[in-house]
Amino acid sequence: MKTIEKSTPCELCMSRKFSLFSSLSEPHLCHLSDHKNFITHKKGQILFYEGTKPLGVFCINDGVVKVFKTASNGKEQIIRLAKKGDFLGYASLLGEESYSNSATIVEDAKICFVPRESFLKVLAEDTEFHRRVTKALCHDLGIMEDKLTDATQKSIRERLAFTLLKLSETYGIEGNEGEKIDIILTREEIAGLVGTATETVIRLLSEFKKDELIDFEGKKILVLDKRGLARLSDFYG
Amino acid sequence: MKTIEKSTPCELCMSRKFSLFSSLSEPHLCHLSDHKNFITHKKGQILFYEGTKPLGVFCINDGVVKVFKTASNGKEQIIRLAKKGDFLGYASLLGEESYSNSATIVEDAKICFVPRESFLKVLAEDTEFHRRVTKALCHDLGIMEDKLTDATQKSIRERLAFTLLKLSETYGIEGNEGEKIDIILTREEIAGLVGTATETVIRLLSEFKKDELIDFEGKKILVLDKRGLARLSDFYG
DNA sequence: CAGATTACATGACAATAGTCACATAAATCA
DNA sequence: TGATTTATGTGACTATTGTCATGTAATCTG
Repeated sequence: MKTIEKSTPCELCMSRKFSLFSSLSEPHLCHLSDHKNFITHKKGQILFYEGTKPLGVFCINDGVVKVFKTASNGKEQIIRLAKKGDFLGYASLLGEESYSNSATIVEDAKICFVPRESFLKVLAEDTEFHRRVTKALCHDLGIMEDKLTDATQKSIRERLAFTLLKLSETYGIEGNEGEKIDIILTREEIAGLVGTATETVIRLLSEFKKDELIDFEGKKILVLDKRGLARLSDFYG
Repeated sequence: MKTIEKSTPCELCMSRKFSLFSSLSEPHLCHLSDHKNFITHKKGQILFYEGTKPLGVFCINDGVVKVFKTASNGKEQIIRLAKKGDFLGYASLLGEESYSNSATIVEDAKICFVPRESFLKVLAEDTEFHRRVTKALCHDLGIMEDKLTDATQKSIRERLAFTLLKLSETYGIEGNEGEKIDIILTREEIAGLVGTATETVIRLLSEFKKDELIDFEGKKILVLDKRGLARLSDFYG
């Protein structure tokens, strides 16, 4: 199923512009280019499993990947959705631990795999790059603190409204009737993102639609009233 | 209220043995020692506020500090309890962001403050140290993923049982009738740790006591039945 | 294309957990 | 020490949310 094609060299990769690799020196870029693997993945495929050892880092050229943990009740808690330009698996690699989560493809993806040695070599030789990686980790940590606080202190309705706003921020494309969240997620996946039961998501989405906050276009969601969702998503506004 | 005393030099600090500073070179240690501030803090004092700029990192020589976020409903979500040998504030410093959380003293503490410049200097000059800091950040990230998953997928009863086990792991001292959690937390703080309402914690602790899983000794909690708590804390065991 | 599987939807119900109100105990402080 | 504040505890009630059962629609697959 996985396809190896000829890949764009990192030097010419457009996705790189917005990634941690954006300011690497020419030689380091070439080194990565020479050692990376470019693989096309189809929806549903697995990138890595929680508990296995990271052998390198993944760099998303295109597509969407969900990073999730499987809870003891069998449900998936989605930690984040990774898109073009995002890196995957570097936290486990640098933490020298097994993967703390699993990753599967949500939208067909083109992904480069940079082997451990190459990544670590560049990290060791390029202090500025190491600094940027550290900075990214710190930022992620802050995001996780926010998520944890929201998870314990906000209602599901608030969290779902907030999730929809975030999704429209990241995947939204402006249309004539509201902003379309241009990514197909099942209700179960939205539930995993919010941290709730699938049925609850279905019910709340219907409610949001009835209240004309959102609408559906095929499998995609249209955000009609951002202000309304924002009001719902927080105690303030 | 804050007291500046003569401090132990880092070279001789016992808490350092278990900290990120454990493997620093002599010159770097001396540099830190020369530039740090040693301050004694009383219970209830504030180390830093969410939203302010970090001017350095804190290194706990002794005592306990709670790191928390204030949710929009006014409740505190405790992110972690930091103890002897732990560092505070480095994620915000290295993330080049304002503090993402606040920190206050839970048990009287002796804390060294290492100014930004000194910390960054050592970080830049000692690659191995940088590597260790990165590793710690990655580890923390994994812990936050676990916490998020627990928060969304487990019941309060499970989370409280788990929290008690974790506390006894970290602060437990063996006694003749079970392990004593040797730290005084109010019910409100336990609620902040678990992410629930104070009343719920009070009720569940009474229940746990009735079921002879725990007992109270003054303001402290005795863990009588770890196995029982472990059974309660997870769907498996 | 038919059968199977997966996704979506809805109702009924139960249970968990939050809120509010109030009482008592403990700690702090003037 | 007495007064005030803070912490703990309990009851009553409600709202939210999860679970289970069931049905339909959509999608996949041989």
